[in-house]
Amino acid sequence: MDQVNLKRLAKELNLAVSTVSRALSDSYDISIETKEKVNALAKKLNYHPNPYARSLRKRSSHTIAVIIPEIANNFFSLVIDGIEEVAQANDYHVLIYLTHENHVKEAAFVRHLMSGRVDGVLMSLASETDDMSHLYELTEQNIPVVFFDRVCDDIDTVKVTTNDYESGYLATKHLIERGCTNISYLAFSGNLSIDQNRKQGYLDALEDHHIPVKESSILLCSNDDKENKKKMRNLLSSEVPPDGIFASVELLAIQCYEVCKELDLQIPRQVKVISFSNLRTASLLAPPLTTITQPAFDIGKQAASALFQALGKKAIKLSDQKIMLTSSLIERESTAIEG
Amino acid sequence: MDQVNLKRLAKELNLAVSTVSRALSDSYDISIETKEKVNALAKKLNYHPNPYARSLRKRSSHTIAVIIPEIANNFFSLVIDGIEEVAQANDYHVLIYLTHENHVKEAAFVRHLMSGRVDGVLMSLASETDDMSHLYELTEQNIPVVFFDRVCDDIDTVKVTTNDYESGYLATKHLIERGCTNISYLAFSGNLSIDQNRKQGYLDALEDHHIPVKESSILLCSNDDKENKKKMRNLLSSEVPPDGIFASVELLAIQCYEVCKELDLQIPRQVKVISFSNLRTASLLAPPLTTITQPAFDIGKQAASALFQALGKKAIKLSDQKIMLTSSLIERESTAIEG
DNA sequence: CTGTTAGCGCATTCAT
DNA sequence: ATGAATGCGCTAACAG
Repeated sequence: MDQVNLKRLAKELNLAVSTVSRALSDSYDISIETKEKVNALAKKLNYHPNPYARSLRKRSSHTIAVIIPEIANNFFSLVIDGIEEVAQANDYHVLIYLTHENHVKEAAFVRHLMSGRVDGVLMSLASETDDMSHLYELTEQNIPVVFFDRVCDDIDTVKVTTNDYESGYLATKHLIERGCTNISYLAFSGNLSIDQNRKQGYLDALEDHHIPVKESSILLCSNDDKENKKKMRNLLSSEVPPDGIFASVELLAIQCYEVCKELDLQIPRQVKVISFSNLRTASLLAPPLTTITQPAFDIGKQAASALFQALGKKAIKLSDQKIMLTSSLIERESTAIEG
Repeated sequence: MDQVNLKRLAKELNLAVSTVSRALSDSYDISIETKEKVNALAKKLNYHPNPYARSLRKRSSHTIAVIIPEIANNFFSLVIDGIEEVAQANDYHVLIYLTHENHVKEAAFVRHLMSGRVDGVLMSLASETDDMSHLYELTEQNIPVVFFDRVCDDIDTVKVTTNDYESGYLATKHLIERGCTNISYLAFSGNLSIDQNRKQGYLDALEDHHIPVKESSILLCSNDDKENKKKMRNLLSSEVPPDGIFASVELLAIQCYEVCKELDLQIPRQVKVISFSNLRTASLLAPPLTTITQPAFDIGKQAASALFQALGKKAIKLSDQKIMLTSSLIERESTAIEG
């Protein structure tokens, strides 16, 4: 049995291929009768236009690529969820490429995509990546790119990220509004820009609410569980223990939670704890914790929307702008049931 | 500036298009010199063959589609991780489609894919889906399909799933080997086939180890947190409390964990608890819990491997077979740091 | 309203 | 060892 294509339809109806083509695309200058005949036969024979022939002819693939470091990760899978939703609404197809934080792979993917396989690219850089030449090459080919989360500042395009400063501010404000007056910040790393921004938000929130910052309020933690817990134990059993704790990453919140249990400190009655988290862990197993979560889904949607806006205008250059989205507070997440 | 294609290369080198084409594909009957010249210019001009032209000509897209219910879910994102790894190794591209459990969307995606956009399909059915006609149509077009997790039994092809029976058996055996002699099973639903299979594994493990099963050992739980905890409280404070608990879903393990805390029962010293889980939750926040996890990554790899095997043989029909993979026990997961 | 013609970029058959 | 010609399936410009 032969493939069913335009030629086949045309032959069976004694029409020209172009007529059939126009009938199927509902062109103005085709009689209603032939349109109906054509559509009927197309349906009957289960005709599907060959997307590659069309792409070749129209020089557009109706496909975008998403390049991310990994996918087994709540943040990135939510981002893809958002991207896919927008893509579906725009009738676009989504190709996925995982770099596993490997710069060589990332560069290979990007260079391959210069072939015209996709109309646009959404990406989050591999942590290894410092050489950006592959990205320049891509934009030179006039393929629009939108960055999210881990962005490349040197390229003029749309970048969508979380507003870490604001998130830190909001988390701290949340504690203040719940009556905390002595709030500690559990920092995970001294110099990561994320941590820096969150901490600055924390500091500014305190200042704006006229709460003095004590040297001892900022606890610099590390990968060493025991060491961290020791510091937390000291902090929480000091003469003036904090009544609020803001953990910059989830793991620290969990360690803190355990120390509180140890010391028989009631969360949130005696100590209120808020933590950044992209996992569902903290809010699920330890409902007394409040979590603040990156707006992953919205980041995906925004990034995709920006890209499609450019694609709609036939690859008008994307303007250089930073879109920063706000994290959301979750006091207690509904408990999803899985596996 | 013009697109760089074969014609362009041919013109610049005073060669025929076909010669350039063959040189680039390293054909036998092209002199080494011209090959070198061609490759050099191709690199210099940053030539990338147009994948759509090639697909059109070769009638193969080097692309597969993955259709899944959702992605914001640890199980499915791990599956994709596995699929993508195998696809990368085979130099294939991966298109993602999310049905959000909607049968209409699923059917639309599948019907679209009959166009020849992909060489093969990997899918997990939407829970809504009971009408399988779109799947029959797909196989009629000789597009190979492999099912995973939520499979369609009526279609003769490869199906990759978790061996729930074996998983239940293993989890129970684990408790028995740790010295438990009075093991309770926390069932989540009376009739889900997953739950049924897991329970049967539990029952058979007990029988094989000559441990009698008591009526009261199986606790049928529901969506009602408080009700569940009440039942657990009864169970754990009865005259002969269980020394081992096997939770069929994570949520029940967490509820049980909390009840144990309440009753001051030490896990795992007094009660050992094992639970199914696809989240990292249980093992992260409650290290005393042992978790048993679906082999999501391997399911993805196996499904993709089976598909590529067929594609390698130019779409030889996939044999009808069920591949069942074993869950893995995790006593304590390394604590990943995120966000 | 419909048919004819001409490519999109590539791989391949058939010449030389 | 290379070139010329053909067509994959489709759309679009140009006739009529």
